[in-house]
Amino acid sequence: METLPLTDLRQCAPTPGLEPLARSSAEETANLLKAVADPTRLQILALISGTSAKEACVCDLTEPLGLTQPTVSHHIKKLSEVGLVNRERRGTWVWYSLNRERWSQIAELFA
Amino acid sequence: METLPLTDLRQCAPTPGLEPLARSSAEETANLLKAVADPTRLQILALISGTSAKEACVCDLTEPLGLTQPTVSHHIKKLSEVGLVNRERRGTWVWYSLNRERWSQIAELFA
DNA sequence: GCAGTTTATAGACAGCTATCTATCCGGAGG
DNA sequence: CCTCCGGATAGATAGCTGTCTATAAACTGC
Repeated sequence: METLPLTDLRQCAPTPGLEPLARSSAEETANLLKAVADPTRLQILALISGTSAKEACVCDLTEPLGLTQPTVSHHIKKLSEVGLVNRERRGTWVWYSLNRERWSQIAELFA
Repeated sequence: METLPLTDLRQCAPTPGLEPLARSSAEETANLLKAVADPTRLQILALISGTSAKEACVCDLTEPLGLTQPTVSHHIKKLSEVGLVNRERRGTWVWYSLNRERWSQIAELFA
């Protein structure tokens, strides 16, 4: 009979062939989360949601964020690429709004 | 009487002094989200949750992830720093488990 | 078509990050 | 004390990213 460590009988034995989350799926989810894992983009989303019409154009955001217009456009593009904001051009301005369906999809990941 | 653009009567007028999400708060939330916004760390969390005991040691993870031990330790540290995994040393091995309270806090962010 | 305004894109650059190798720390067991 | 093993740390490096300036593109109104 072998001696076993007193502190923990459990051996370090990985489940064979355990592949719980495919890499491609993990990367896809990570890409979505990367879009919101940025303080400026969280502020942008809050700014959009904080307006009465629940939409904002880029020029609304530069001053409260303290960033240049190209930088704000860059961040909004990141949000747009993962479908978190909707883009709608009306005349001179481009109005951005939150895609609530995509937003709640994130909540479901952590449910 | 002034002429207004036909396409959209709304002017581009940011809410004065709009400060919906303080920078420090946004950075704190972003730090938490950065920890999970990585494909490898999502896989680690899934691997931990996929075990019968809901815990795993580093040596369990290296093979399914295809990464070296220091790299896995690095990722686990990131998760640990934001309180997403609990660390418990028992004898030779260190067992990591998911902090479900912290996990659900993320869900509430997107509720 | 031209001028003015809003947004997007291109390019540059500094800082961060994921990964590796090499090494150190810490507990177990003789 | 020494050895063995699991895990953490240090240091290096390539790739990514957030920011800027400069410029282009798209639309409005004259």
